[in-house]
Amino acid sequence: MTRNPNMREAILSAAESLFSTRGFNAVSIRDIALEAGANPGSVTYHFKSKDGLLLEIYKRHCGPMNKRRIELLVAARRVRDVQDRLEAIVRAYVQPAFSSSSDLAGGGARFTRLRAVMSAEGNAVVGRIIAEIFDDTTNAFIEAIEQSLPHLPRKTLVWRSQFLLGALYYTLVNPERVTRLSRGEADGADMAEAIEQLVSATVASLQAPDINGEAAAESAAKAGARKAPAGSRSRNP
Amino acid sequence: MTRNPNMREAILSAAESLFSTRGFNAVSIRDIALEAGANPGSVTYHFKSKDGLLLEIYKRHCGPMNKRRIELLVAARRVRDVQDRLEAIVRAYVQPAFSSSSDLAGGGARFTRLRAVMSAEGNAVVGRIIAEIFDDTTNAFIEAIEQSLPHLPRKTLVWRSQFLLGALYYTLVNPERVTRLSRGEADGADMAEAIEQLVSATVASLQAPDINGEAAAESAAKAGARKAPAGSRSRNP
DNA sequence: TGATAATTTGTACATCTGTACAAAAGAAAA
DNA sequence: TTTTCTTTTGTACAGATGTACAAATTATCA
Repeated sequence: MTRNPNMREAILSAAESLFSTRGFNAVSIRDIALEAGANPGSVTYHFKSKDGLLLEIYKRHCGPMNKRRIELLVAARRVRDVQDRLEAIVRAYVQPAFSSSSDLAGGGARFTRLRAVMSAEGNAVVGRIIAEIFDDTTNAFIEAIEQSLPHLPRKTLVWRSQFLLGALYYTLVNPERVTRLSRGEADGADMAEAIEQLVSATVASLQAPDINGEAAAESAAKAGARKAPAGSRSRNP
Repeated sequence: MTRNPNMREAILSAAESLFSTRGFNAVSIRDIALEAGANPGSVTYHFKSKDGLLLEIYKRHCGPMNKRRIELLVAARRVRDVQDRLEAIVRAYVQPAFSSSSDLAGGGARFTRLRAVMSAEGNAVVGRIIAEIFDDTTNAFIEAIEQSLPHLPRKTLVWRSQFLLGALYYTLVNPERVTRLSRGEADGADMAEAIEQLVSATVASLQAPDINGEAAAESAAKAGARKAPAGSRSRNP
């Protein structure tokens, strides 16, 4: 008897859940099968190997998530006000990572956490995918930000996009820390608030003056360090 | 014959290196022994178990790193200018994570990357340590920032400290991404630049207005969303 | 020197791992 | 029904894993 009408989905879901919380190597095929209520042999039947299973998870999510991101980005670029536009661009990048709008309900955050864990583990199977698929999307966002902040060198925007992705990842990996450090004032697992906090913080960081140059003339008289002169921040010129 | 005068150190160093790049479960005791030029049995002799080895790595680094952080924080709090002080505080948090000033040469970044990987894998052995040792230091920093930015609720500062740590972690975990996306313009492994970029971006994000309230009155007339009204950012009141 | 302690080595073992594969069970179509 | 295809199950296996432990080796010190 076929207990579960769609065992393939159950296995995928179980694997996604376990990989995203424990990592790839810490989870065995038997663990996945147990969680999915399947037989271990059934896993290799559907996905051939453990690597194949991981690959299938990526295939499942990458497309919809980045498609949604680009949709939102296109809309964001049409916003008139520079400030509003920048915020819309960042939101277009962040939002689909927390909750994919595709049919996979609530899978967005789980998949992003999975990406974070795989990235930390230096997973070889996944490394290729990241560079090939995600870099295109990220480049589109960097270009859009570049147009809204033309006075900043691309190099600096890349650094700041790195910080954004890191913040995004860690928020999903370790939400308890927010709850703990805020002594219950904030809920680290509240994704709506996470998005708002992340967007506002990122928009501000994107608008910071470049570390060398740009706002330097403003406070030239001031004695200070060589790089990143202290106290030179006030507003974009 | 004792080939290596301090085999214990060699094992610790090898384990640190392997764990920080591949994760905990992907590295076997035999891998570590091979890397250290030791016998597998020697590892359990010195550290009793694989968990014990990981624990010993943390004991080795946590103290010096957080001690250095607090030293720098104390100095930073004495800075007069608010802007300069905030920057000094953030730098005091970031700098020791990249290069510990202790006798362990260059071990700071490697250990921080290790922490990032363990955090992503949800390592149980380490979870306890993080909360007990690192939260104290982090709280000291949040308090210091709170004093420099008294108009912001603690809750918001906790979120932004979360983003800072995430950015820090990811920069060490995946520096190649910066190099790749910047098309060689930037070197993601250049830690001096990573620190400067991270500090300047973080100082700006800390100074952003709170997502609900604070700067709301300024643009009250503006039609907009409920939370985080778009276009409300201009300057701290 | 010789005796005692500290370390390193080699081996062994029970367990878990990914995967293969034949047999069984079920579903679909004739 | 019978036939054919798809899926699930159970078992097996070769290899890796953490760890224990006795023997061999080296260092320390009387």
